[in-house]
Amino acid sequence: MYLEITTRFRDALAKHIRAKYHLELPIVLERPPKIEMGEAASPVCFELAKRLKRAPRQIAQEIQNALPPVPGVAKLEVAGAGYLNAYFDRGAFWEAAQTEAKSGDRKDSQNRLSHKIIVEHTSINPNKAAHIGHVRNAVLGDTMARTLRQAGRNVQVQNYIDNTGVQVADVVIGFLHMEKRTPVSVKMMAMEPRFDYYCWDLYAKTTQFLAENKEQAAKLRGDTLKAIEEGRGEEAEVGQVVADAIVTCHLRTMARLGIFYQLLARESEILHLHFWDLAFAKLKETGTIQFVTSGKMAGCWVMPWKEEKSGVNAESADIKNAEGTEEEENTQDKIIVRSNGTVTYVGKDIAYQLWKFGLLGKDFHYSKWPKAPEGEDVWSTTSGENDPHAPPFGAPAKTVYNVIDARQAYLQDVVAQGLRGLGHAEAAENSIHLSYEIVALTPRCAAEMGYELSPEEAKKPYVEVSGRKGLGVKADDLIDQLEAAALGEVQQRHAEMTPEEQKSTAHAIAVGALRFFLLKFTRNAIIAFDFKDALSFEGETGPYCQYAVVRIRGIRRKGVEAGAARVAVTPETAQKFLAGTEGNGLWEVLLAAGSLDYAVDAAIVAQEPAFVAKYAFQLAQAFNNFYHKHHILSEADEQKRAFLLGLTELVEAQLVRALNLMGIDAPEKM
RNA sequence: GACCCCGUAGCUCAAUCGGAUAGAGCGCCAGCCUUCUAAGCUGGAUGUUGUCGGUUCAAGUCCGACCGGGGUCGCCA
Repeated sequence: MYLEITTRFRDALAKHIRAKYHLELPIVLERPPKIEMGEAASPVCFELAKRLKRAPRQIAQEIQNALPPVPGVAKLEVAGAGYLNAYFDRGAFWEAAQTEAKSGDRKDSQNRLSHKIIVEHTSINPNKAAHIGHVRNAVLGDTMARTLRQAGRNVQVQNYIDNTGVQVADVVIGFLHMEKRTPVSVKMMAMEPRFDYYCWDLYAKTTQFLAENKEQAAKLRGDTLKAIEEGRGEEAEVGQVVADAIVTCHLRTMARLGIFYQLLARESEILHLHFWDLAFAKLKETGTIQFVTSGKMAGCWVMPWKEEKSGVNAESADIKNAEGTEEEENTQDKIIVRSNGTVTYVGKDIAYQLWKFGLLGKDFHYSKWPKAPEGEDVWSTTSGENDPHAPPFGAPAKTVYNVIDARQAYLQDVVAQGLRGLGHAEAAENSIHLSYEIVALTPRCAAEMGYELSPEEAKKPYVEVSGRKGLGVKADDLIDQLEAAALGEVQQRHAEMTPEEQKSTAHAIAVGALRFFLLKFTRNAIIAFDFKDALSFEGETGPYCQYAVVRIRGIRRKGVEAGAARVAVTPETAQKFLAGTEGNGLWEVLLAAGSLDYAVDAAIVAQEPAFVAKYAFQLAQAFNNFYHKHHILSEADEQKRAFLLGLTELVEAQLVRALNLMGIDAPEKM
C-alpha cells in the first residue's frame, strides 16, 4: 500500500514539475520524522529553488496549490524550509489495506511470465559439514529468492556443487592415502548419518598432513585432482561418493531451516558435458585468456588483469601503461588453466555463467536427485540420461544473483571480465555478486569451542572460521542447541502440549531465532558470532516477532470463544478512529502493516534482505506497543472493538507474510 | 606496496539518491502480571557519527588528507 501511494505521489510530482517548470528531476521521497508531519515528504523544492533561483517555500506553496489530487493522499502541506508533506487518507488506506491483506500477492504478476531470475546460493564445497558461515549464505540467498517471488518475479534457485575441486580432492587424499581405505569402505561410511562430521575432521587432518609434506602434497593434489576431473580411477570414484553423500547432508541441514533448491548444478557436468571445453575455446579465440610461456606461470592459461577503465580514469591508465611500467606485469593476472591442464574454479564458473544466460549453446542433462530430504522435487545435472520431465532449466536468465562472500570479490570480477571478453557485456552487467561479509567467532566463542588462540588472535575482535583448521560452529550443532533451548522454554510454558507439539514449536522458534539473527545484520557487517547473542529469544529477534503473531492468534481464539459478533467497519468508521492525535497511535500500526510492499521493494532495490528483518521487527514492535495500550476483547464500543480486531488481523496477515519471506513460521502458541 | 570494506551510545548494530531533532536491541537503574500469553510494556542515563579540511540550502552519508581495524592480491575457493 505505502509503496503504491508514494509511487503515485512521486509520479504526480514529476509530471507536474515537468509540465510546469520544464525540468526533469529525480523525486526524492522520505518518511517525515514524526507522524504529525504526514506520511511522505519530498525535499524536491530545494533542488527546484536552485534551478529557478527562487525561495523553496514559495515554490512549495505553488506546487501545493496546483498539484492535481493524488488518490490516497488527503492533503498536501508545506513544512519546514520548503518540504512538501503528503498526508494520507487514513480511511481509504484502511479499506485498501484490508483488500490487499486478503488478496495476498502483489498484482504485478506479469513479471512472473517475463524474465527469469536465477539465485545461486549455498554452494558449499561438498567435503565437510556446513558451518554457520555457510548458513548465512543460504539464508541470505533464500530470503532474497523469497522476496523476489513476493514481488512477482520468476525465480529459480540453484546450488552449485563444486564436486571436482581441490577441497574434495583433499578429502579423497585423506581417505585413500592417510586412512588407506578402499572405495567400498568409503561407500559404507558415506551411508552413516554423520558422514559430514567425519569429513570435517578428516579434512582438517589432511590439510595439516599436506602442509607438513609440501613437496609430496603438490604432486598428490595435482594427480588426485586430475583423476577426479577426468573421472577415472579410485580417486574419481571416491570423490563422487564423498561429494554426493555430503551434498545429501547439506540438503538435510538446510531443509531444517526451510531452505530448498530447484537445481543442483554440478561442476563435474561442466567438465563431462564439455561446457568448459566450449568456453575454453571461445576464451582462446577471443584472446580473453593467453598462454604463458615463461616465468612462474609458464604453461598456464591466464586472464590478464585490466585496471578498471571507466570514464576519465581510462586515459590516465593508458598513459601510465604507455610510459612503460609493463615490466613488473602479471602479479594480478588470474590463472584459468593450470600448467597440468586442470581448470580453476573461475574457469568453470565462467562456463557456468555463460550457461545461466543461455550463451553457451549447450544444455545439461537432468535427473531427479534421489535423496531429497523431505521428498520435494530437487533436480540435479547429470552426464547420464536426460529425464524428459525435467523443467526447462536451460532457459536463459535475464538476471543472476550469485550469493558469494566478500572475499571472493576479485574472483567475481575476473568472471565478469571473462564474460565481457567474450562480448557479453550485458550478461556481465546482469550478473550480480550478492556479496556479504563473513561470520567470524568472538575470541571467547573460539575458546569455548576448544580452539587454542595465539596471543595476537586473542587481541583481535574476532577469529575467522576455518574449515581447514576445523574451526567453526557446525550448522547442525547450532540448530540442535537452539532447539534444546527453545524446547526448555516451551515445556515450561506449555505443559498441556503433546511432546510432538512442543518439539515442532521449539523447532519453529529455533529457526526463527537463527534466521533472524543472520538477517538482522546488513550484508557488509562482519558477524562476530557468540552463542549468547545467537541463542537470545528476546529483543530484536525472530521469536520476538513470532510472539507478536502468537498473541494475535490468542486474541482471535478468545474472540471466537466469546462469540463476539463482528460488525462491519466502514472506511468512515475507520477514519474516525484513526483521526487526530488520539488516532495517531492506531494509525502508526496501520501504516506499518501497510508498508510491507515498500520494505520488499527497498530490499530488492538495495539487494539487502536485512530490510525485511527490520520491517518485521518494527511491525511487531508497533503491535506490541498497541497491544499494551488497548484491550481489544473488553472494548465496550462494538464498532471500536471490530476496528481494533480488524487492525490486529491486518497486522497478523502482514507479519506472517514478512516472516515467511525470511523462512520463519509463526507457531499457534509459544 | 596496490586495491576494496569498515570506524556511529558501555557492547552489537540501524539510519531508504545527501534531507527535518542520528535510532534500535543488549546491558544498567526504576516501575508494570486476579483482565486478549511478561519471549512483553513504560520511564531513566549514555553521542564532538575516528581526526582535520572541502563541496552543499542541507553531510554519519559525497570529495581530499590523515589515524585505526579488517579483507583481497595463491597453479585454494
